[in-house]
Amino acid sequence: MNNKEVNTTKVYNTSVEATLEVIGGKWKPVILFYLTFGKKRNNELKRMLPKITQKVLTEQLRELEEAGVLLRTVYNQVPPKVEYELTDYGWTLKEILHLMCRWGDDHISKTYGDNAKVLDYPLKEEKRRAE
Amino acid sequence: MNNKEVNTTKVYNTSVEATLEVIGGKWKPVILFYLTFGKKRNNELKRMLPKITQKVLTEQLRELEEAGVLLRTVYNQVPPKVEYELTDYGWTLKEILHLMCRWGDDHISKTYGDNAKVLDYPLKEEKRRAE
DNA sequence: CAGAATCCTCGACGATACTG
DNA sequence: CAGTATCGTCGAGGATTCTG
Repeated sequence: MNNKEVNTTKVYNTSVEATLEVIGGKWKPVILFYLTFGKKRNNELKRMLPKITQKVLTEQLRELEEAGVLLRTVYNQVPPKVEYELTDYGWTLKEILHLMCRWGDDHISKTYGDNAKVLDYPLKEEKRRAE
Repeated sequence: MNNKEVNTTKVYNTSVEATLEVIGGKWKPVILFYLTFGKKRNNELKRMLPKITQKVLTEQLRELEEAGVLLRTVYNQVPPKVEYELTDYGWTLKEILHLMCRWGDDHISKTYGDNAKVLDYPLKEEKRRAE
């Protein structure tokens, strides 16, 4: 952290806002949720998030790394291999993320019945074990 | 068969996305969090969220009402009085919201130490009781 | 495979003024 | 007090192309 920031006191209305600074946005909760099932490579995440672009995915991952919740490991080989996983700190978000998953499940049943589908690629087995 | 009548099945990558459809955005989690401490009037919420505009506040409240998590009660009197409170369904979000609050608290301590301030207007007493 | 570099869109969010 | 009604912005997110 640089000196400019050190002297500026951050002000939040509520600490919920601080959480949103880390996991807010369209993709971050989903990315983090997937990572609670283990390390993922860049392409795996892209397959799990068919509509995200490479640029945005990279941005989100970098910001999560910056926030200290995600670890990026580069294997020096050809073709390149990069793995993303939660840091210990990132794992402290697991409860929130899985509650969001559960609530979403219930919400889909309640709201859409069978007119909605959850791909959960490729987590079906892992989710079953997690519950 | 008419295409419009064909089931346009909603598709989610993960049910986390369904949750974000309801509580996603800059203000909604905060608004809902405040409401877990009881009914609030429009002006109360505005005081708690000094930077939100009336227009945006109204929009967010309407969307939350639409989603079924919030109840809006209009008292037919002059001056007008409108109260917002969680529905039973909205209360099922409490656990998520309070976890987000807790995580944010910890995150602020860890990241900013004493260089950050949480106003928590006017929840200090209520929060203490909630913990 | 995992990105970097550019350029661009669009809708969430905001500022301001007015009202029953 | 609790809103509407307009109009404006700006940046998160997206499309596309190129690269080690």
